[in-house]
Amino acid sequence: MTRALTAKGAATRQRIVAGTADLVRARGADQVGLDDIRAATATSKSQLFHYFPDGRAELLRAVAAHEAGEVLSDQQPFLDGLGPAGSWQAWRDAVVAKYQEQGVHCPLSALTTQLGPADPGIRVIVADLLDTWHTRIADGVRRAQAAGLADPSLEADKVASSILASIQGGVVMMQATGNIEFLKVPLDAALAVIEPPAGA
Amino acid sequence: MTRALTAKGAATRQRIVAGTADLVRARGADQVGLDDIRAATATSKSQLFHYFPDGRAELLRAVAAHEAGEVLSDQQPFLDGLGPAGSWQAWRDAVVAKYQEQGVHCPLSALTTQLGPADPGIRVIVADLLDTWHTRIADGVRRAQAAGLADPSLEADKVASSILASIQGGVVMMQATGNIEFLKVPLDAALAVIEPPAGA
DNA sequence: ACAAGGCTGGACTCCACAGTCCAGTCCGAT
DNA sequence: ATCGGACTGGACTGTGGAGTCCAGCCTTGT
Repeated sequence: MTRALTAKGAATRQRIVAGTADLVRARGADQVGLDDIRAATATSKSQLFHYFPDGRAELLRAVAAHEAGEVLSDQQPFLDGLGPAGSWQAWRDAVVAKYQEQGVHCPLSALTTQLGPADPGIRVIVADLLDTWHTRIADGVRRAQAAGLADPSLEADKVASSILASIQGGVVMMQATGNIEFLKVPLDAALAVIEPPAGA
Repeated sequence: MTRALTAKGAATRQRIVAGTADLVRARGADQVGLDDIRAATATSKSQLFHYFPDGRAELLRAVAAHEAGEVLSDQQPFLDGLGPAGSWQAWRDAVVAKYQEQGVHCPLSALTTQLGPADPGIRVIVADLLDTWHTRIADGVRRAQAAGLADPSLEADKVASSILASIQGGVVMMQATGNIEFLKVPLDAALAVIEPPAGA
């Protein structure tokens, strides 16, 4: 399936994907046409179809995969460090700061809400992302338990689901209302199970 | 702004909104064209524009308002009864059953993910819905506290945010993965704060 | 009964936008 | 140096779908 790609070609392809991702994040997938992409990435129609023979749909799948990677790599350092005292709070702060800064331009919601429903290929990407993310969090919970910092009777997978859902839900509510408290409060509540807030 | 509407006209308008809502739920907003709506509601283009002079956008706003009403009225009996022992579990079961049955055809996600982002007018509707829903839950928490069934030191508003986010996030994750556990588990965890599971 | 005006049908216009095509240019291997 | 194939530009086509128009029907009030 992979065709011969020179370094130059790979760079162009990458530029298209990244540029399209920016547009999708900013406006939503259905507000982004091939002409917008052309303009934003300094390319021509023929280039778009050269790199993505199946057209717009294939390009959007590539964008989805790209964004899914971004979501994870953004948090990679925090996720790997999850476990020790304070690590959960640090991650929480990073997540909140990230969403506070991006506001409505969120790769995650672009994936789940704009791209996902339409294309089954993209749903798979989203499902994989959630699964990986979930696994990383659950691993962190187990590390905390092994270190004696968290109640060993907790079921790590369930705790991870709960934390992850609080993020997803918090983001949805934040997007709709513009109030970041709807992210902070549920996330804090979900995390309290494993690492009670410092002030308690 | 309201024009004269005879009983017949009101019925037609209502038929259009309800029929469009069905289509949007089934396929997603961007997969529903005016011709689909015509076919599904046995109407003509001119009727569509007669009742919704601003066209598709205005119709979709009406659909959003309609669906928001449905979400609340579906749960009305449970929300009003929130407080007493067992009432939370009953509500939880109803919510889970509802989503299990609808699967991916969910008015709520249609609102938040399909319609919401594009149109600011719809975002307001969604924000109102979330706000009302949040208030109802918080009231239930306070009733439980007043009855001595829940820890009086809990902040009702925060607990309500946490519960609501677990539903939103659970639904998002369920949609993406097809696994309803991602709704059940976080919702149970959020509710455990106020009414510990029967088996505990 | 007979206006007045809400209600309905459906053909028509208009355009945004995905996708095609071909004539070129650049690069890398022999 | 030259040949093949990757790469690029941009004009062109075709179509789906939103919105327009107007002629005719039905209801309601007087």
